[in-house]
Amino acid sequence: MNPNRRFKDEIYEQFSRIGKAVSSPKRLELLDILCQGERTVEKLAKETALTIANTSQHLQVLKNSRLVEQEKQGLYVVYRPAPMVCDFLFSMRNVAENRIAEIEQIKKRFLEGKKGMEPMDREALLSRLETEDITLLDVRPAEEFRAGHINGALSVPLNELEFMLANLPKDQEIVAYCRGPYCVLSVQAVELLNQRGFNAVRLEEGVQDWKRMGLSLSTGK
Amino acid sequence: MNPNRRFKDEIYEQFSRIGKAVSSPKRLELLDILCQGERTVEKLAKETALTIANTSQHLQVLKNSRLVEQEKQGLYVVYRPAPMVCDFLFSMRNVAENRIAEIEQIKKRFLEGKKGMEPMDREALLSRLETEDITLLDVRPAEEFRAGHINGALSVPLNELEFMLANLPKDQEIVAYCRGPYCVLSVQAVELLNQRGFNAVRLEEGVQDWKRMGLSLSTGK
DNA sequence: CTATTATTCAAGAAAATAATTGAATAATAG
DNA sequence: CTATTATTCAATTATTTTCTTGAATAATAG
Repeated sequence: MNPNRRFKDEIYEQFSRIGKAVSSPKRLELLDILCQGERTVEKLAKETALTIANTSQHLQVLKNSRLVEQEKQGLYVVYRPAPMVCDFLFSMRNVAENRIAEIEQIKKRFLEGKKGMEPMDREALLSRLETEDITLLDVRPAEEFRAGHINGALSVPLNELEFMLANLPKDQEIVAYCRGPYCVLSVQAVELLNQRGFNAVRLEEGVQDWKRMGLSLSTGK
Repeated sequence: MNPNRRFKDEIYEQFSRIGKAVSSPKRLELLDILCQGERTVEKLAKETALTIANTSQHLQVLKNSRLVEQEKQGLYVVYRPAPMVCDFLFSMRNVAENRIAEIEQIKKRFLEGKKGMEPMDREALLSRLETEDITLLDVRPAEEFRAGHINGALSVPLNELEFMLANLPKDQEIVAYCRGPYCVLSVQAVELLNQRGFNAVRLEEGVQDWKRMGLSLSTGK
């Protein structure tokens, strides 16, 4: 074969390794979760509803295309996104959201009939947060809250929410957020709160989106 | 199935349409070419060394994942990258180049033993261009030159280069560029020039890279 | 050393994808 | 209307990918 052709074939073959890695819905979900913070195989399997073996295999694929890194920690193997990967994923999500109309439809259909799901105005939210006019809940697992959360947010993991209701105000609007538009924790939280007579709305943006918009996060307790 | 799980599955299924589109080396090459400017199926087939039917099928895949747009012009169908797609591709190439060591190896092996292939210092190039110390050749097809080229470059398409040699200086360094690091036009040009006793080097960056670095381009003749 | 737990490996079945081929369409020129 | 040309379609084959299952490995606790 022509060496020029051969060169191009070899080069694009390599580029396609990245494409193949992100051509599976499951692997995209795994990467998305990893961009929220490192995880063990077990946790990833649980969050994605895959079998452990299948999760492990997908992670091998991601590792072979250099999109994730792994580290053995005792009995566990912890996976992490490789540098640049979350930015790349963001760019991909951007294209998808702008070009693929079905995404908006699916979102709309899922949120249909649920109260408090309208997109919020960020400016309004920020100013109301400052005047303490609203209560902002971070409903992700406590560990993720510790790793970084929106300034002024309260950590109330979804599975503890039920037991924290007594401490929440009935006369003030409650805003719940989680990992982003495709995370359902805040959706469930808002549903529960509204059922119990609170006035709750969802902030669609997640911590990473918040960060990406140049807004500051806090860490720790 | 749990509606939350169903929602995620549906969403990531949609995201993966983008990934599937860029999981084939041939489609990546097609997209790369399209980011240089719109093309007919025929031209794309020729540039990628694919059959027309195969090219057409790949283009259908890209169209279905909304990464390209098409327009019928008489007997021809012209394809164009959709908005944002070239930026996404750039981000993907970035990840690949940084994470996949094989790419650098393949490049090195291909350029091995060829004269004038060392990366150039951009600053030095710019200042030498201003003092007219070097001759800058754009060896892409004339049409692409017209659509946009580096300020001060001369249009000498590779297949015309042989007949233009008499007009080129023997006492001055000649710098040739084309579409970028994976385009071989400038490589061939530099080889030919050096064989014929000129002092030629290759500028690895292509027009799009140049543009992306914030440097200005000219259009027209 | 043995049992337990997290992860990976290996093999097989089902599904999806890529390239090839020849035929079908659509636009235009004569 | 007929011939030509660019493109797409449809069917087939070969290849890859995904998921499942059960077994193998590796680290640790007792």
